[in-house]
Amino acid sequence: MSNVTIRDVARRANTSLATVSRVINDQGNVTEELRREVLNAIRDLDYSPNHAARSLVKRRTNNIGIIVNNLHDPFFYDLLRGFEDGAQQTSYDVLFCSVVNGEAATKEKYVRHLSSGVVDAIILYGSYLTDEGAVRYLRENRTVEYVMIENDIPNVSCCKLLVDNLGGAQDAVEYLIRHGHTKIAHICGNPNKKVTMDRLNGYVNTMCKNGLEVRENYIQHTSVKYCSGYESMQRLLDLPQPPTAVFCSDDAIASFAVRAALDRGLRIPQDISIMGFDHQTILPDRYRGPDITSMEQPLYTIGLESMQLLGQRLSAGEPQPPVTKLYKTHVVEMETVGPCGK
Amino acid sequence: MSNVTIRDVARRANTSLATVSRVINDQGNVTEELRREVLNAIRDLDYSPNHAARSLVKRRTNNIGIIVNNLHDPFFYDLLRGFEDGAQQTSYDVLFCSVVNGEAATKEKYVRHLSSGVVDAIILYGSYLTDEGAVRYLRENRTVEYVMIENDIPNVSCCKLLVDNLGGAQDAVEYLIRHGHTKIAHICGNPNKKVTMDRLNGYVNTMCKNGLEVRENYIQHTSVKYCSGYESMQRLLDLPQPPTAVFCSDDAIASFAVRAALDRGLRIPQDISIMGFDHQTILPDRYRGPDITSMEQPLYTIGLESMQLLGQRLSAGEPQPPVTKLYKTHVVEMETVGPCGK
DNA sequence: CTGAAAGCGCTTACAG
DNA sequence: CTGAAAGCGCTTACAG
Repeated sequence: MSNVTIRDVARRANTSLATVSRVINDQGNVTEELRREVLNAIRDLDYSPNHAARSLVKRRTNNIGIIVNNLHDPFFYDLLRGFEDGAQQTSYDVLFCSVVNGEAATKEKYVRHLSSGVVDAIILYGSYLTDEGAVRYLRENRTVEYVMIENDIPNVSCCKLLVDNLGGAQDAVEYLIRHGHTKIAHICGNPNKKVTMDRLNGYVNTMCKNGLEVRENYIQHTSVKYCSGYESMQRLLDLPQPPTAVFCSDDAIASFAVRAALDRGLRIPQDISIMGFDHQTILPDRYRGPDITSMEQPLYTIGLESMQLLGQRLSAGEPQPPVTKLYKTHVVEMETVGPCGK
Repeated sequence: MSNVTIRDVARRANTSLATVSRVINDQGNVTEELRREVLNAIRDLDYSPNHAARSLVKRRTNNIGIIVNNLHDPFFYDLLRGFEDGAQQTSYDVLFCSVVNGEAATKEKYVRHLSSGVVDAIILYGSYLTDEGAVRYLRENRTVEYVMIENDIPNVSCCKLLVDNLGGAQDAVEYLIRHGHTKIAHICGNPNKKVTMDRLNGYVNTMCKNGLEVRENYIQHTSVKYCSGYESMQRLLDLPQPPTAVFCSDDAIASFAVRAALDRGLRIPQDISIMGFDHQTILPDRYRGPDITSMEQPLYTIGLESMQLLGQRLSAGEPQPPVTKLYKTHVVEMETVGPCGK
């Protein structure tokens, strides 16, 4: 931390702490001459106000914290761009925290740490079953402004930006049905994510609504690792009655499903159709297959708007009522879905 | 910020602020009974110490800041994993800051902000010509511990983790020469990066050392955008004597050079060899071409070791002398370099 | 317009 | 082992 304090500046400018503070904070009520004097002293001493002291008394840090699981995951590409562009529109400093593997203890640590005077607001991305500790803290400590993305937790009064995963999954399955498919399977995503449930429900609903059978083993689960989508696909292809189309819970899973199909010598989409979710710009692990037909969710927009929302709320004098927004998804037709062959 | 303070805890536990502070900080000198009393009060009130107040008096924040340009850039995949894994080995909270487009003012803002009591140490990634403001501040304000990655700035006493870009570029060009190429061109990277110069120098040196002519227009420049590598490649292919091999300053550039060649109907590597640098795990913009032969730099290791280094230095009682480390690169043979056809 | 003083929520000698 | 008091570096009424 810096060695030069406001006291040194005051001394050098022949004035009081209060006056220096006033010019630092642009509060006016200082003669132009004195102001210049102080500014010079600040420049000469290369003074920067101590952030901790300032935060302590102002009860404001001017920081916004963003917490995500596995920041390195290329899934975040568009979301990060949204956060970044949004950040530029505010005067806040934005700090990203990565929770490796979504480790529950780490996430709670970050939530508590940031909440206790490190930031003014927190954006929490993602819906994970293991987040309950962090969420409990949130529910009981309304100390900072919160925005939750993708996570609709009941009884927590904070802003929520949600994606219509259920509707999206329904649209995806209906899209496959419109292509003549009836033997449609589903590969679930990370079992720790709530969106995995939503998309699974959307799949099941839509199959039922259309009078299609959800055959045994047509619902395959994966581990938390995307690459387990590969084995899930293999299991589907090994079935006595393999599906003609597979709806995957996300593009990362789908990318591994595609690899599995191609490795079996199948042609996509002639032999099998594969559909993802997210319309993720960058896929994991040097994916080289065909472009994946998918449900796009507006990640860039969500990132951008979460920052804008926070900017407004923080600069509003009084506390604002929490807002909830629901984002729709839509089909992006690419190369992995075709008409049913048989 | 939290409403419950150490004073509330002391009151509830029927003791003094000092005692509460002692148990929070595990300093001993408290009877087991009183300790339990305090712990209960803390639990009952769900108290967390105010970070700002604590930092102010301890002159320590327990945070480490990492500043990079364009956090969303998939270039950072391995580096981030290194940072993340390294962070887990320390007790520090790690905060990532993204400087959009490497904007000089933003970077200086982050450096100053973090330095003035937000973190105990900063990792600054990258070598950019526009960083001088940030670096000047660094040079004049030894307030936090610094680690610079890829940036060998003279007269700044901080830890430096450097990559042998010059040697790596030489090895790359020699690798192409061993494949019989003599008409070797170079596409430069981001003109704002110092590594671009190093790699260019490595190219020129090695051409000269091997008695090869650096023909006019064999050195192509790009803008700060990776995709400009596409036009650079087109210009090379339009030359009356196009090169048989192209060494690109980085894989992202190379990925666009490959696209340009493929779009011309050229076969890689039969018709033209292309070599990159970085051995980047994830390439920009849904790259689907062949795997790029490249010089690998140990980004994961660098990320990991930068955190480990900081962990040691911060926990050491007294200030440590700065260390410098140089990382070597090595050829990773993939699919884009072959023997010279003509 | 200006400054002395109180106070933000902690920790740390210091005295007992 | 325990607590009263000073102080970290700021800002903010308050009085002038």
